[in-house]
Amino acid sequence: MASPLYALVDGNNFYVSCERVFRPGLNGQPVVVLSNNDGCAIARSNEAKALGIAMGAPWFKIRHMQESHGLVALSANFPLYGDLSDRMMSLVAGLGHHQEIYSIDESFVDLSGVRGDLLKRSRTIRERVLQWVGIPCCIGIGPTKTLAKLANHIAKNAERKPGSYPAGLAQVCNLAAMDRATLESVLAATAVDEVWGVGRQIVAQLKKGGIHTVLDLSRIDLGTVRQRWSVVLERTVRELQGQPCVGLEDAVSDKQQIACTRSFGRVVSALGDLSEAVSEFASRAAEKLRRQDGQACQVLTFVRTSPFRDDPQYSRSIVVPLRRPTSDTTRIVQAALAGLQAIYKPGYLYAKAGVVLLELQPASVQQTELGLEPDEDQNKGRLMDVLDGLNRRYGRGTVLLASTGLAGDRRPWSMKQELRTPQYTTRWEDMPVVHA
DNA sequence: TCTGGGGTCCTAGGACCC
DNA sequence: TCTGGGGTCCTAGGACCC
Repeated sequence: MASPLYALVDGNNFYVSCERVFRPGLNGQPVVVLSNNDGCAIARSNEAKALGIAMGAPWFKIRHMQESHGLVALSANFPLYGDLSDRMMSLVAGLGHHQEIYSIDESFVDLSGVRGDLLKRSRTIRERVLQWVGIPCCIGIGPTKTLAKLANHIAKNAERKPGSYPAGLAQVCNLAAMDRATLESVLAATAVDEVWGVGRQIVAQLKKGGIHTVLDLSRIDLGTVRQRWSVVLERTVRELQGQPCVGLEDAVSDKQQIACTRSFGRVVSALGDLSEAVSEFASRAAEKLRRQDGQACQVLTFVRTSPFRDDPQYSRSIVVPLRRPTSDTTRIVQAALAGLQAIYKPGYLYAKAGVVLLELQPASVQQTELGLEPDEDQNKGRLMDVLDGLNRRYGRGTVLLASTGLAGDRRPWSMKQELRTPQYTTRWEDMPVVHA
């Protein structure tokens, strides 16, 4: 059997690159894409990164750079990004046998047993994505997914920050094809922060223990890792050593949880306002649930104040079990509101709330296994189908169920992402011209 | 004034039982 | 008037990811 080999293909600064496909004038400029409420930066161009703008930087702290540095900020347009993602993914799939779409801009591809010059093959795919979709991407290759991720990081940085790595590793980097000495020098040149699965907390602990580079981490004693940290970090270390612990998941699995949560544009205090928000979040979550043909057994509701304010803090969640599994909006909203009533405390300034559906199962389970009588739920089911159809066709919020509905501008939360008309509609004719 | 949203997995600790 | 020990289940919360 061929030894395992993985590629990770990742669009560079993905949301910014998507915007640039339709506005080439943004090339070379510092650009950020902002989150839902235009609250913070969720994507940055290389030029914006060079200005020192961090991931998640609050907009009110960086907006002054519009004047001083020509920073361009755009509201996120997720339908556009999803569309370009689909196109990119279908081209990238041609790299190997199986593909796992890991996020909107990243996919793993199984390269085990793929013959020929992998570097050349990867460069061809990369060029194709750039020419046909307009998105620049980088490709990392390694014997485990963790090493492929790391290779991708190296490919990106070798391109973006010349001198950080040998120039030959830019855009496409294959760690599996390196001799031992070169591999070790590259791992020694990479901070442990860059490893997939190693976040801020663990980095701080590792550094205290004298572990600074990826090479250090790859040489740490496995028993110690398990004892001082966890099986999760142990798995990561093994993967760094070249021992695959995480396989490719090619089937798209159903979600185990479905959430709808929002930060409010302004703080709210009244139970009525929170009830409005929670009702809408619950409806949205129920819609998503029906889209995957699922039913929930539990509904979690949470509210919290803003950790960034000096006010008294309050944060609580509650899980309300449903009498039986359902995807019915009415029942789910009722449960969410019951939860809210139980955890609501007057006198706090709430900044965020959300609804999460838990213990999901396929809708088919209930009918077949529990042998329930056909009842009101089945008629409700048809009503829900009609509701979803209308909202899909005429826009979200066209029909709300038993909602008293605040006027749009009175809402403390923003559903802008769903409500707005897309700025662009993408068609193949709009795509950049392919030069043969 | 203004700090995202949607996920996964793991662990610690409490309740309960024998 | 003593305060065991192990298993299991559940929940809250931590840590991580993009």
